[in-house]
Amino acid sequence: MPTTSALAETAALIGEPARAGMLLALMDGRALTAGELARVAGVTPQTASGHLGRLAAAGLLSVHCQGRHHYHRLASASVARMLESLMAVSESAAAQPRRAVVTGPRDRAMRAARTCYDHLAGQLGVTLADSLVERGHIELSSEGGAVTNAGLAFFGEFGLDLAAAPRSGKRLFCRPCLDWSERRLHVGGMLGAALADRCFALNWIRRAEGSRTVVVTPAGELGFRASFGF
Amino acid sequence: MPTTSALAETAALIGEPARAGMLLALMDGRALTAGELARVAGVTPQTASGHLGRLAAAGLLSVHCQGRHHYHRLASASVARMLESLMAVSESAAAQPRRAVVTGPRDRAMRAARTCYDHLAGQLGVTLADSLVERGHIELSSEGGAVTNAGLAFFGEFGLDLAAAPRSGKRLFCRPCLDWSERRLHVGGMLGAALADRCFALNWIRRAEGSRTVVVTPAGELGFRASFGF
DNA sequence: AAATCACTTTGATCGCCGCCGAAGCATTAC
DNA sequence: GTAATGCTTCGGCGGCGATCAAAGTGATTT
Repeated sequence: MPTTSALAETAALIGEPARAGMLLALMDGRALTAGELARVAGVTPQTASGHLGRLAAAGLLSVHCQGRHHYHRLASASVARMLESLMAVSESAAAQPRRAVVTGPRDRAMRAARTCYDHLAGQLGVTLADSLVERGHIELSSEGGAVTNAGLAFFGEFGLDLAAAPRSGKRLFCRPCLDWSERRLHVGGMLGAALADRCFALNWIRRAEGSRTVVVTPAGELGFRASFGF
Repeated sequence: MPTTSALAETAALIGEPARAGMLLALMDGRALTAGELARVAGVTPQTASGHLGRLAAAGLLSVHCQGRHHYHRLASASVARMLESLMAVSESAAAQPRRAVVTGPRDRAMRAARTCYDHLAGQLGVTLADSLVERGHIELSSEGGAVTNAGLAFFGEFGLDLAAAPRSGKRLFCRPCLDWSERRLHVGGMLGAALADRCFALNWIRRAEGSRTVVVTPAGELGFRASFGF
C-alpha cells in the first residue's frame, strides 16, 4: 500500500523539532529565507539547508530564489490546515498532564493576536468570531460555518470583495478553525483571509517583526469597537 | 514554546511506519486488539505493545480492556480528521513524481468503497456526494458544506435523525472531506456519519472482513439507485 | 491445578538520522 | 579585481529509538 508509507514519511518529516519549528514559523503564510529559518530552528545553516531541501522535495514547502536569497513558504493552504489540525490534536493531548509552562511576554502577545496562515487567530480572532456570530453575520460550529444574508451585506459594507469567492449554490462558507491557544473557534477560509487582509489594509493591525504575532494599532482599537463592538 | 515541541512529538509518533500502519488500520473507527494491530503493522506483539502504549499516552488512541484483550481505537474524530488531512498532503506530494504502484484487487475494492472513520469514502462516497449536490440536497465546497431545506426534508424521509445533531443557527453543516483515492470531496461530519449508519442499518452495505473496505449488497444496488439515482 | 493465551516489561543490539566542521558555488558588495 | 555574504554539498561523529528474545503478569480454558 502506497498511502501508509507516504503518510509515515510526511509525518516523520514534520516530527523533527528543527523542521517542525521551521514549519511553524511559516504558519503566518509569508516566505522566510533559509538563514532566518535556520535561526528560528536553532541549527546551523548547513543543517537547515538539508531540512529545507527535504521539506521542499516532499511538497510541503515551495521555494523561490531571488539572488542569493532562497525564500521558503508553505506550499499551500492545505499544508497549513494539516499543521493546524496536528497542533489541535497535540495540544489537547498535552493538556491532560497540564503542561507547566512559563508564558513569556512573547507568548502572551502571540496568544493575544496572531495570524494563522492567512487569517486572524488568538484572542483577537476568537473575539472577532464571537462578535460576528452574536450579531448574526455568520454561523459557526465545529462542523462548518456560513455567512448569513445579513452578514453578506455587512461584509460588503465593510469593504470585502466576496463576489470573487468560490461558493457552491448561494451560500458562502467560512471555515471554522480551532484556535490552539484559546481552544475556541475562529474564522478561517476565504472569509477569514479577506477579513485579515482588510484589517491590514485599514492599518488596524500590524505584523510584529519576524513573528506571527500581530498588534492592534490605535486606529484598530477604534475600528474594532466601531465595527464589531469590542 | 510548548507548541512546537508538542507538534513535533505527535508528528514523530505518527512518522513511524509501524505506528502509521496501526493508525491507518483504525481509520474505520472500530477497535482492534493489540495482536491484530501487531499483525497489521508487521511487527512482533512486544514491539506493537510499546507503540500502542506510546500512542495511547499521547492521546491519539483510547484503550478499552476486556478480559485478556486490549481494544484500541482512535481517540476522537479530530484524530481521524488530522490523519485524513495528513494523507491528503502526503498523496498530493507523492503524486508529482507519479508513484508507480501496482494496485492489487484489494486496493481496487478499497478505492471503490470504504469507510473514512465514521462515514463513506471512495468512489461510493464521492458518487453519493455528487448525487446529493446535483439534486440540491446539500451544498459542498472545499470551504464547507451545508444541508439545504429540501435536503433536510429528504434526509428525514430517508430515516436519518438529524434533530439531535448540533447546529449553530438554523443550518445543519456537513463537513467536506477530501477523498485521497478520488481526489474529490465526499460528505463527512455529522451528516456523513448518519448516512453511513443508515446504509449499514438498511443492509445496503457491509464491512469486508478486517478492513476499511465496504461492499455494496444487492439490496444496496437497488436502494442506491432508487433513492440516489446511481 | 495446570496449561494456554493475550499482552506487557526488560535488556541488548543495531541501524538510521540529525548534527556540525570544512569545503565548494553562487551572488552581491567594495 | 577582491572580499564578503547566503546557501549548498560532503564526511564523520554521536545518540536516539525501533527491533526482537526472554521473562513476567493476568485472564481463560481444560
